[in-house]
Amino acid sequence: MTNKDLADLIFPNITKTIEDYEKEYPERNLKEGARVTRFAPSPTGFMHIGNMMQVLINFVQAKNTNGVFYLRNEDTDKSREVEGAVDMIMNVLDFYGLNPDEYEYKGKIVGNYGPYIQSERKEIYQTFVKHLIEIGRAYPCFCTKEDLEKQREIQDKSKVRTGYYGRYAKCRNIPVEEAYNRIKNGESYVIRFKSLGNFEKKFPFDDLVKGRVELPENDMDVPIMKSNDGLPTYHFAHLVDDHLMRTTHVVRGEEWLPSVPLHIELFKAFGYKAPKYIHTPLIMKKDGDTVRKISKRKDPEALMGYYEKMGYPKEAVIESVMTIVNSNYEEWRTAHPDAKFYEFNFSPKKMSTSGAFFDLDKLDNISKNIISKKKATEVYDELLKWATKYDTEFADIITKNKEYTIEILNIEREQKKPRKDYANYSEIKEKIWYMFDELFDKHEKDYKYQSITDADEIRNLVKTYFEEYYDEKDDKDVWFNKIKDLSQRFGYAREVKEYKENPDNFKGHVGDVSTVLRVAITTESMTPDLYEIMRIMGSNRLKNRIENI
RNA sequence: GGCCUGUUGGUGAAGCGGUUAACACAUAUGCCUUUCACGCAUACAUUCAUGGGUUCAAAUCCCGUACAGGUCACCA
Repeated sequence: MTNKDLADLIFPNITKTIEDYEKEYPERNLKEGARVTRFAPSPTGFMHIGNMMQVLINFVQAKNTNGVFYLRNEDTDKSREVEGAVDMIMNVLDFYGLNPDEYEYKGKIVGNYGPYIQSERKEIYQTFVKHLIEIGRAYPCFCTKEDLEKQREIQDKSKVRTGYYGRYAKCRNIPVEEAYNRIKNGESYVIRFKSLGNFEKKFPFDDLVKGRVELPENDMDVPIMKSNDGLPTYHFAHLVDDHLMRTTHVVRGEEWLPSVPLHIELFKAFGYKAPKYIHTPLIMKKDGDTVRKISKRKDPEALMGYYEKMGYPKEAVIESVMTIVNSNYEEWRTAHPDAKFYEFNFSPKKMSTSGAFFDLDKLDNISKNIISKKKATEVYDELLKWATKYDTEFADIITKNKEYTIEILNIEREQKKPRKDYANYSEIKEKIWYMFDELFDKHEKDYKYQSITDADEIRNLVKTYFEEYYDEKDDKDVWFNKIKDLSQRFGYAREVKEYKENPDNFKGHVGDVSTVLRVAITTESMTPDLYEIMRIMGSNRLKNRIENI
């Protein structure tokens, strides 16, 4: 009885060999230096900001080098799978324009290295497992969960390292014959990798971010194939897929760093070259005084859906994450304001080695700049798109008043230094609500008068202004001169300077008077240019606004 | 507990043996200005978690300590 007999018993239907797959998925025909990267999420929940960072790193590297960026669905743990998770991932990638070159979705396979869904690759994995059994590097293990737990307790008590290794790897030395018979008798088993490593020895390797890292060699006989469904564990799928799909650079979270020795040992067992590893720091969150890993449950901003709901433009989110990805990104961006983000030359060396906080203030700033540079029509389109999904009432209003809305959005926009007051689409409504009758009429009014608060004075100023001065056709200079005239007539200084020189001679200055008009019209004390607001509103709307002053 | 990784201002960080410890965001103040925003200017770490060592010289190299995070599953 040989290992081969055992392998045939376990996998009677596997007839292909690893060489067959080697031929089926040949070395990619790419030019020197091209990187093959992948985003390989498990469909167990929402996409979060850390995933986004990894996608960006993968995407940028592939674009930089004319390589390939593919998507692989790591669904080997069927029990943790979440309904709709894949759709969500696809939607996010699509929303941000980070579409993979190769993927599999809704039955459609794009690319020659698929299937790209792990559960559809069972035969491939099993071929590789079978090979390992044949060469004596893998074996069936009949230990039950209880056996393992008991052993762990014993190890704990005697203060030795826990785990399935060395003399604790009980099933490692079961004679082939015995294993054969136990399987025939229907005993349940997993397949374990037979490690040749020595924990006492150092295992140095290079991570592209951390540099040289020295860990102990792996000596654990980890499970590579599960008993219940014959699917591989992560470690084994990583080996098979990233080899066969010819991945050159693996980007993954720092939590994988300790398993690199195992992974490299796995690659060596087949004589394959391991990919380069880029272990990214975890994104952290400050919570009161403590720092912790960002949590999908507690931190809404951890989930990508948050940014969409808030209406941040996609470019803003990408820019923000890129500043975390590489410390020299901002500098590069200043030098190349119009370049596409993926033209940036990513360098793992320039990646922070410690966990970063995602800074929402910075996002706002970046976003304000980006929105301020857009054309009013583009802002309108994106605003409408956002509102259609998240604020249908507002969507209706701006649809009915399309030209009017665009005019509003265009206030102080087409100038060398445009206004920057919108950080996202969700806050536009609360900044321009007073422009729309539909919103103004039912809005609770809180007139925020500043220095002039006397009701009679206010009534007088407003009434006089609209009865004797206001003319829709005035240009800005005439318009402002009239406000100055009005100020003077009521005992306010025409110029602020004039007032500051002799405050006692005046009741106030022209700024106070225009504030009265501003508040009377909008209720707000802080608005964009008042002349523009009045011009766009037109006399009818203005009359409506000041009716009940 | 073992092993690993990290720690520079409120935040993201540059610096990797000799710098006034960059830059960006945030904050504050001033200027500009009919308000706000924009813009401009100024301020903001006597010090790089901490203790020791090496050196003429350390944020930068070495050792210890503290703190934080990761990992030690038939989960990825």
